Formats: sequence, C-alpha cells, structure tokens
Amino acid sequence: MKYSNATNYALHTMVYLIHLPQGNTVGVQELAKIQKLSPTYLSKILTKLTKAGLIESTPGVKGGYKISRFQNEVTFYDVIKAIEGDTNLFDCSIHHEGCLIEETMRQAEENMKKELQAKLLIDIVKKAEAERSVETNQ
Amino acid sequence: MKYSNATNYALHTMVYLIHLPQGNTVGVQELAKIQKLSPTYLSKILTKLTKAGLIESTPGVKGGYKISRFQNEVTFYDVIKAIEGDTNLFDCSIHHEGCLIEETMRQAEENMKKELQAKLLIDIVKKAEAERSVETNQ
DNA sequence: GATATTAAAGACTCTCGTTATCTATAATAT
DNA sequence: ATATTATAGATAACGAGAGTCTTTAATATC
Repeated sequence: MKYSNATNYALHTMVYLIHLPQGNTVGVQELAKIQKLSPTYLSKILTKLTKAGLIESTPGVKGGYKISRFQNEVTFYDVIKAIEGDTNLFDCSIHHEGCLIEETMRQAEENMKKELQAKLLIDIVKKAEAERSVETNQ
Repeated sequence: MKYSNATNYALHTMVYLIHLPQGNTVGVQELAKIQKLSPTYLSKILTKLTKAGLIESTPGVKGGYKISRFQNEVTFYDVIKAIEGDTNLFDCSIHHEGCLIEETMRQAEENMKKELQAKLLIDIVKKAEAERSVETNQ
C-alpha cells in the first residue's frame, strides 16, 4: 500500500518545472539526470503529465517540457491522479452495494483527496524559496 | 495503490465476530466459508489479528476465534494497521530530510489515519442492526 | 494417555502491477 | 536534409500480494 515511485518522480519533476523561469523548456535528458533516472523511463511519466494537461511538450531541436499555463492552479491531487489514475483505495470484495465498511473507508479517502486537491504545488515552491532566502540573509 | 484483499477480509471478519453474541467462538472453517476463502489463507489473516490483540484464539476442540475484550474500542485503523503494517503512503525518493513534498503528503495521510482511528467497528454493526430493524418493521 | 480438532508456522507457487530498457516512429528547428 | 527531441510499442526483470500445501503445537474429550 504505497504510492508508486512514478508519482514520486512526477511530483518532484513538476516542482522543478514550476520553479523554473516562466517559459523555459527542459529536455528529458536533463530532467532524468537530476533525479538519476533513465531518460526513457522518465519520459513515460512525463507523457502522462502531458496527456493530463499539466505540462506541455514540444519535440524537436530546442524542444522539451515546460509547465502548462495553469501552473498556479496545479494541485498535488492533479499529479497523483495523472499518474495513479482515478481509483479508490478500497473496494468491498463481498457486497455489491451498500457496504457500510466501504462507505466508511471511502469517506476517509475522500477527505484525503479533498485535502490534496487543496494543496497547490506552487506553494511548495514559494515555501522553498522563502526558506532559501532566509538562509542567505543569515 | 490499493488496500490489500487481506485488509478487506480482515475488516469483514472483524465485523462478523463483533456482531456475534458475546463470548461465542467461531472456527476458521466457518469464517472461510462465509467469505468463500480457503481456510489456510484466512487463517494467516486471523493470526495477524490475533497478534495485534484484536481477537483471541484457542486451539483444539471447541476452539476458534472470538473478539477480544476491547471490542467496543476497535477502530478501522487498528485493523488496517494489523494487516498492512504501520507504513507511510509516501516516502520521498530523493531527499533524505526536509522534503516539502513528503511533508505535505504525510500530513494528508495523517489526517486520513486520524479519521480512521476515530471510526469504531462497532458503529458499523449497530448501524447495520438498526437498518435491519427498520426493514423488519415495514 | 490416546485421539480428534483446531490454530500457527514455514515453504512454496502463481499472478500481476510496477519498474525499467530497448527500439522504432513522429514531430520540430536550423 | 539533418540533428534533436518527444511518443509509442514491445518486452524483460522484479517484487509484493494472493493463495495452497504440509507440518507442528495446543487443547478438549473420552
């Protein structure tokens, strides 16, 4: 019962892309080097993010990936959903409907999802920048 | 990213055991038949619940499983923890400490855990009985 | 004490999703 | 045209979960 490594890499890549100067594109080679991953593997993850509309890709020379226009609105849940899909943590294995156990589990999960839907990636970036600025001023 | 089938079976078994008249013991054969599982497989799950102190087991003739003394206090999270272990949904794959992504994910997960720690299994049993009683009176 | 019954433990197999690699194809800038 | 970069597909390696079988330990009954 864990989020996949892919989700891990996706979140880190998104944060990295958001923290870049607006409009900058980065190739998968560079992104892979940062996280010490093989480019082909990371590219699968990036394609999922692209299809979800979270980043934009352009092939060819000077191509690469950049954050989509909606960077200020991207939430943790957006990224998770793009990678893991929109599944439930718990499905009742026995009852076909009206399982009270499932109801309870779903409700707890739903609240976690809502919390992750309320967390913006850009807040992480801002927080990291704020911390770094404090360090520099010391 | 799903809770295991074992957790599913464990929750259902716990609810079944709680709903029994106090002190009754049931063998794994009967419990397995109800959920259409092999006895040996279910027995692994029951052993975990026993080690966690949620149920009590007695071998031998007239032996079997029964809910432990603390049946009124058993929470959803107790059962999940007994089966899945006490792990985190998310571990940062890159940073060794102070990962802001991890912090955010952990906090959301922590709140879900707290919610599941507040949900008593016995409430499910009571609710089911209440619903059944309504049906009977119609 | 012998026997039947039941839980616990260990070894083992099977399956499936994740992880990852390799190759080929499509798109783009120079 | 050529170099560069993303996309897609096939495929392999791996590990966790699911499940079975067999043996051992504990308990009640006779």
